[in-house]
Amino acid sequence: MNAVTISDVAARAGVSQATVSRVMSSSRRVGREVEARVRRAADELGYSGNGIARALRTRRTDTVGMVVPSILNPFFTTLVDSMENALHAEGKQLFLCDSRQDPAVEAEQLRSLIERHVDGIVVSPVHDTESAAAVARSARAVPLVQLDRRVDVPGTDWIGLDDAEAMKLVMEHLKEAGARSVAFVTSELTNSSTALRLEGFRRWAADLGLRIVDDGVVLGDFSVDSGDEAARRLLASPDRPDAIVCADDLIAIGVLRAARETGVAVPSALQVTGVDDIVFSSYVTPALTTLAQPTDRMAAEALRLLSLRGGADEGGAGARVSFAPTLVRRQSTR
Amino acid sequence: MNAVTISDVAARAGVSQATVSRVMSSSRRVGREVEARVRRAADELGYSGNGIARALRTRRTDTVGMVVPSILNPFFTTLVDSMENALHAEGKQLFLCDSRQDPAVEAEQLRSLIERHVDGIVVSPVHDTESAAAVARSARAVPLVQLDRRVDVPGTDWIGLDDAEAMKLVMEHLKEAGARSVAFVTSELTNSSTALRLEGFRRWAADLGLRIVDDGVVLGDFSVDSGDEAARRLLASPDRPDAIVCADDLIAIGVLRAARETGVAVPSALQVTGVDDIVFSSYVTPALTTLAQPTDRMAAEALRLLSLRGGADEGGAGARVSFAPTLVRRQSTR
DNA sequence: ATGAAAGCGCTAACAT
DNA sequence: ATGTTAGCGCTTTCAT
Repeated sequence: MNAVTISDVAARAGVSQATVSRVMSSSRRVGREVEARVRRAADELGYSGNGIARALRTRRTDTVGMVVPSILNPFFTTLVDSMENALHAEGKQLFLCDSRQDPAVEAEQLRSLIERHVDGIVVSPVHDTESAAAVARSARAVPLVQLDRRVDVPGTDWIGLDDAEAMKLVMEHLKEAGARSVAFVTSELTNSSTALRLEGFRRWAADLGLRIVDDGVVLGDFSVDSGDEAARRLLASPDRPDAIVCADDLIAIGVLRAARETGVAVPSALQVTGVDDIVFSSYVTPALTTLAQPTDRMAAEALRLLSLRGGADEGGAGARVSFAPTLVRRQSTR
Repeated sequence: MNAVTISDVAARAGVSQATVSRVMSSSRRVGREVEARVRRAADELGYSGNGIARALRTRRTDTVGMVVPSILNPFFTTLVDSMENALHAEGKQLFLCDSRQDPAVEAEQLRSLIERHVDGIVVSPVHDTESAAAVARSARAVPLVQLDRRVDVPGTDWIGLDDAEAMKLVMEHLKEAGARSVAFVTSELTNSSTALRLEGFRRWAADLGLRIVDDGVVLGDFSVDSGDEAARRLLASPDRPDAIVCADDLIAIGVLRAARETGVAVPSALQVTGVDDIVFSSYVTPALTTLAQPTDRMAAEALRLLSLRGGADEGGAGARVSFAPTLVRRQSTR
C-alpha cells in the first residue's frame, strides 16, 4: 500500500512539509534548487498524495455526483459520457449513480453523495413529484443542477431540451412530408419531459392542422417494447394515423418494429419520428428521423452553473437553460 | 452548506463526540436513553456526517474506481451497470472513468483514482502492451482486478469471458446450421479479447472442418462502421463465405447492414453471429444470434476478488476467473 | 457505559 | 523563500 506521506518526502528532501506542499501544488514560488530536491525525493519514494486529507483540509473533493434514472437508457449513457468528458477536462471525477427509476433509491443516492462531500450534483429526477423532496433537500446542502428531467424546486437550475421547439420541428417536418393525421406515444406523465412534449405535440398539431386520431395519445414507458405495443394498438385501429410521433427513440424503434411485423410500410404508409438521436437510431431499418440533443454543450453548461453557485447560496433565480435540438432526417419520414 | 459536525451534535445531546460516533456507527452499545437523545439531536440539527473525515481516519472510502475503454460501447455500459448495482448493494459508490481508448488517459485516470484512495479498482485495459505499466503500478498501490480485457501483469486477478468456449459455441452452432466456409471480423490485435477469440475461431474452424475463406480474417475496430466495411469486402470477394463470425455485436450489426444494402439475404445466403448480446442485437433485422455474457455474475466476482486482497498483498496467485457465455439463437443464423 | 485525547495527512495562516 | 503550527471532522485507544 502507498503509505508514503508528505512528511516522508519532507524528511528525505530536508525541508518542511509546507515546502513540499507548495511544490506539489505549485501554489507559491519555491527556490529552484529546493524544488528539484523535493521533486526528486517524491519520485524516489513514489509519493502520490492523499486526496482525502487534502479534501478534508480544503473542503473541496474535486468530484461531482451524477444521478440518472437508468444508465442503460442510451440517452443517459450519452449524457453521462458528456459529463465525464467535461469533468475530466477540469481534473474532476464523476460519481455515477443509477436510481433505477426509483425515487427511494434516488433519495438514498443523493444523501450518500452529500455525505461524501461532492462539490456538486447533477441529477435527472425520476419522478415529477416523488423526487421533489430529496432534490430540494440536496440542493440546500450542495450546489445542484437538474439535467434533462426536472422537478419543481424553486431556486434550482435546470438544463435541458427546449421541448416546445422540439415538437415544433418534428411536426413541421411531418406536415411538409404530407402527414395528415398523427398520434403520439410517450411514457407515463410522471416526468417533466413527457408532459412538455405532449403539450407541444398538441399545440403544434392544432396550429398546423394535423388531426390527432382517436385515442391518439398512448402512454407507456421509455422502452422499445412499450413503443411496439402502442404501435400495434394504433395500427389496428380503424382511425389509423399516417404518422406516429414518439417521445424518444426507444419508443420509436419499437414502433418501427411493430410496423415491420404487421406489414405497414415506413415511410410510405406510416411516418415515424423519435427524440434523442441515440446511436442506434441510424442503424435500424429504416433509419429513424429524430432530434439530436447537444449533450456536450448541455454538460458544459451544467458544470458552469454548478461552479457559479459557490456554496450555500440559495434564493438564486433558478436558471432554466434550454437548448434547441436539431432535426436529423432519415428514412422513417418522407 | 452543511456545517453541522459531530461535536455540534455532542454538545446538543450533552454527551461526548465519542458517544455520538458510537451511536451513529452503532459500533458499541450505548445506553438506551443516551442513544435516543443523540439521535434526536442529530435529527434536529440535520447532521449527516462527513465521509471525508471518516475516510481519513478509517482509511476506507467505500468507493471503487472503474476504468473502461468507452462507456458508449453498449457492452461496457452493461458492465458498468452491473458494477454499479453490485456496489450499491454494499453501500459503496462508483467512480466512473472513460479512458477513450487511450493508454495515456487510462494511466492518468488510474493515478487519479489512487490519489483519491479508492478501496479498489476495476479496469478493462485499453491496450495489450501499452496499458501494462500503469496497470501494474496501480495494482501495487491498491487492490485491482481486470475485467473483460486484460494485460499480462503477474499476480493480478482477471474476470472475463471464456473466449475459447465462446468460439466453440458459435462455430458448433454454425456447423449444425450448415455453414461450410467462414470468415472472422474483429478489431486490431491490440487487446486480449481479440487475440483469444481469433485463436478460438481458427482452432474450431479446423476442428469442425469449416473452411476459412481467402483473406477471411479482417481486422478493424469494435464498431458498426468497421463491421460494415469488412463485410462489403468479404461479400465482394470471389471466395465469399457463407457465415461471418464477428468478435462483437457492433461489428455484427455493421455486417448485417452491409448484407442488407448489398442484397445478400441473411440467414439464407449468409449467416452472421456476434458476441455480447447487447440490447440492440434483438432489435436489428434480422435479430442477431450472439453470445450473452453473465455480467452481473462477473461484477459480483470482481467485487469478491477485490475484497479478498485485503491490502498491500502481492504475489497472489493471480486468479483468472472465466465465465462461459450462453448462445442466444435469433434470426441471423439458421 | 461513557469521556478525554491523540492523530489520520494535508494546507493555510502566520512567522521569520 | 521557507518553517512552525493549528486545525479540517472523525474514530479509536485508553481511562474511568
